Amino acid sequence: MMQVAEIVVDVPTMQTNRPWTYLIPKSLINILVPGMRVVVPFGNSNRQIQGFVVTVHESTETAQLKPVISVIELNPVLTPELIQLGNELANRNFVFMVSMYQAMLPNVMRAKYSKQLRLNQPDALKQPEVQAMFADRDLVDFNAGDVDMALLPALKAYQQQGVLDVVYQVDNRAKVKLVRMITPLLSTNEYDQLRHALRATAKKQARLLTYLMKLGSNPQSTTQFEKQAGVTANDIKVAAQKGWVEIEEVEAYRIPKLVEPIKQTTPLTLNSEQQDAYDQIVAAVNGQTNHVFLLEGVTGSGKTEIYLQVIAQVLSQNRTALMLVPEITLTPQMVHRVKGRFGSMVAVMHSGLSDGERYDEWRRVKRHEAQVVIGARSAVFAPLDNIGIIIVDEEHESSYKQEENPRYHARDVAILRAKYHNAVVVLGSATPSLESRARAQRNRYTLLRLTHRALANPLPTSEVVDMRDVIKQGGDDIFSDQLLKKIGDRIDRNEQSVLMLNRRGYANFLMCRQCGFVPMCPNCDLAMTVHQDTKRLECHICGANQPIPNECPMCGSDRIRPYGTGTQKVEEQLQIRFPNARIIRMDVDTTRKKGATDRLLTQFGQKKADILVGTQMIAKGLDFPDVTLVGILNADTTLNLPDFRASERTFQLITQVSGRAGRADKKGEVVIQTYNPQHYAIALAKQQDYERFFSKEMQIRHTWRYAPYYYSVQIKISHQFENQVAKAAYQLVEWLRNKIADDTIIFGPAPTTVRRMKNRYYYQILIKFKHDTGLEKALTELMADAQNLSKDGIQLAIDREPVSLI
DNA sequence: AGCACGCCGACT
DNA sequence: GTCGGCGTGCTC
Repeated sequence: MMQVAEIVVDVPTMQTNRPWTYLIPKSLINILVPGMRVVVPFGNSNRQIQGFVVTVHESTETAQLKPVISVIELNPVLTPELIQLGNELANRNFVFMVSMYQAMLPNVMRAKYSKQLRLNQPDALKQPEVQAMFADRDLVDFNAGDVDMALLPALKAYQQQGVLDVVYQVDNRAKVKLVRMITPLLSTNEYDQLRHALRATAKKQARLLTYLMKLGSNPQSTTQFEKQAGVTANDIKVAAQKGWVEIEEVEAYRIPKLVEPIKQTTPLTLNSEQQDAYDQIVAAVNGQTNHVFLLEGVTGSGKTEIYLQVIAQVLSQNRTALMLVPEITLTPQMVHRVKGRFGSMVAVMHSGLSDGERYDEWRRVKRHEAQVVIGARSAVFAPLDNIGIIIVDEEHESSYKQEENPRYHARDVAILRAKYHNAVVVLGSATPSLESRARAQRNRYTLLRLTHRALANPLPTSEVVDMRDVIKQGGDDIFSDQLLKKIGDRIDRNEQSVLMLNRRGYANFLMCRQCGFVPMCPNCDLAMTVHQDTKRLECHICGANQPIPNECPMCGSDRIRPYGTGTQKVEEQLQIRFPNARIIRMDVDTTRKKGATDRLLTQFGQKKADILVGTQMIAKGLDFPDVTLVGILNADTTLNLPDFRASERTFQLITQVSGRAGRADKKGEVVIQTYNPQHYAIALAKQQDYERFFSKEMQIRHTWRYAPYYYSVQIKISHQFENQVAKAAYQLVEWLRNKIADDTIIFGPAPTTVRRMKNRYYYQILIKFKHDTGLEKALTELMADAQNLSKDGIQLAIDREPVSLI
């Protein structure tokens, strides 16, 4: 009998996507436990790679097992829960286990590998070129790039003779920050005596002793000590040598800085609707019953306050809380709100943190020093134990789905984790996803509705302006008279306006007015987008860019200029009409720099501007009391996208932006400009009637057999040549047809909306199904085949429940 | 992925 | 005859 470990190795391929059995050497018995990162030999050259221990057990296996080389850290990084969750998600989403584990951990835990050549017998080295390589050292980094390929045979021969060794290295980038702390060892009296005994010339030592007397027995970091005592590192070293103080290295956290200090907040009184929702959630929390609530509440109905009070309740039971918000709403204001209630119990996890900060926040959670985690998508994997509540705010947001491998949906993961912990999930939204709302309809989730705003101020009144009439009457295609008049009123009354330009699927491109030429990306079938800040044309798919030409490359005319409406143009036109208005523009160009978004919003909040013009990014989370007008300049560009969720997205967007108007005692107004005023998504968004939108949209989904009535899987397939993809895609569909259930529907293959991206042609296949084990099996098989296909240059991606079909 | 093995074409 | 090109297959 011997101790063995099942280990998932860091080789993301289908053939290696399973645990491998390793021998646990004597020295690691009782040390090695599941969830640990280890270094193991792998392959016939025994290169060293990172692995994750998934189980430890006894075995009588006679096969020759290789031993684990070492453990990377003494504490496991994955809990049994996360190991199991990783496997489940890997299976479900057609990704590799190891990719899933890595996605659960801070970036720094992704191993970096290096390879070196070690010289054992310098005397045996005869070839001059190889001698030169080793010149005066016996360890050389071996990167294919900087070692002369011609030397390869010689190096190999030396290796076989034992003159050289190939050394593989797994670099652990998870580094703990250390701070040198200085601890006084003597009493104030003793320091005083020492100081009197000093020679008159020992000025620095005297200063050091005086400061030590002041410090008492408190330890202090050496950097702070040096600064405050006015001494150097060497003075401290001398003091330590004399036994006056002790210096030791202590772990420190890199804590993300906040711009403003946290103000402590206290719970607000809940209104009866809030109280009712709170009571139901807390009853489930107290009963430790795994249950999902859908909290449907209009903007301003006080969902966040309910979240905070439920979290407080969970914490009082010594359990922990996880709160997910979309990256875009994870603003300093939001962090302040949560930290203001729970202080240092909170860990924040979002993309703005440095690798070191993120690692440290992760460790604080892991060590139970933080009991509340607030974060964006990937925070759903926070290493919390004993979770009592998981909140998914703005649950309809598509950014909860990770659209690259490893694909996962944070909302689904939240529900899985809650099941494990017997915890409660609260999905919150003013405009729930059809999927979630439908589950509430069938009582899988409990629907909780908040129909009033918490501060009893009325919802804004909305007006839909038919832009077709405006154009017919010779009006402007950006601003209707109705909107302009209302903006003017606001300026007169010293109130603020927010104008949103819906730019999704609608970019600003260049067109020659003479010949109609539009500059296209050389690598993608897509018009290039104009960026005025950099004065360049840029492709939004591959990033290719070039200067804006002064004349048309086709016909030489100088009448080549931007087409369509950009935020810049809106700003210009607005300034012409209201010369004295102060305007802030927020779009990708003005918010590119780090912190720019916060700065602009703060300015607007301090009423340093009358009008805020922006794209989708202004739709969420803004809360300014003096905004009494919201204008949506082109409500319907999202409506025309070839995606079954186009109506849902449009409805959500309009509803959200409308919610920005009139939050305090002032009543708000919303102007929705559109070419489709009769469209139900627009008409119902005007009325803020989510429930009617839901039933109407459900009928349409039913008719067309889309989610939530059907599950879906999208297969995207690409190749450098169009005829090759097409052929492979048709073959794939033929192959699939024999394996699927009768009521499963295959759409396509069809070229994607943008046929060519990054010089590759794309086809997509959409599969709609109810319940189909044959399909599931076929897709897993397909994942294995993908590797063979890639030899022919074909790339393939399987996406369960795609959030975008474009 | 990354490495070794092995089977064919261009050379001393 | 051999060297080395890359296709094929395996990794506890």
